[in-house]
Amino acid sequence: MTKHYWLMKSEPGAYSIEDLQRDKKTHWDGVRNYQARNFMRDQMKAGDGVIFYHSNASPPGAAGVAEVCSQSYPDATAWDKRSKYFDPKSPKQKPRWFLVDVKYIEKFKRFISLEEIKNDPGLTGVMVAKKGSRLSVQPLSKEHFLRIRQLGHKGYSSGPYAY
DNA sequence: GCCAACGTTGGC
DNA sequence: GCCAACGTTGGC
Repeated sequence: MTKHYWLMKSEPGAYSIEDLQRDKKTHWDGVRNYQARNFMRDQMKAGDGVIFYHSNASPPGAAGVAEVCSQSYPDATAWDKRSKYFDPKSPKQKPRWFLVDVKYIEKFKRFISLEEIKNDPGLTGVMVAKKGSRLSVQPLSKEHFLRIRQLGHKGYSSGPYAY
């Protein structure tokens, strides 16, 4: 199976790259959007690369790299009445929501803001830069994944030291 | 806090 | 199956 690449959004106030660094690994629960669910349920495989994106932050942008480390399986928070992700329409016999586990790989030396993503010639067409792009789990091309990662490590995305 | 862009729900 | 109303996301 080919390795796939993804961008996954999280509000740093709720769960940040630092939280993942501390925890080493987390359940990516609470996704309640069908398109995002389908990506996780049908296409994600252990070993897939993930750009960890901070949404609703100032500024928003790419904070680091993570990796999918499980197959998809039902999201148990949908069965928990006390959870804010509780969904009565997702019975245990026929779960509606799925998730994967994600593990920490690295925090970028340099935070790559959305503005920088939008302005980088190597990242034209990337979904997160498109207006109204609300999807919290997005597919990413290998080239875009590598480019964001490169920016996060290098420090120069323009000017005489750009590459 | 505003609001545009989406996604979902439910009446018909 | 249409679509208006409503809820949510997320940049600004």
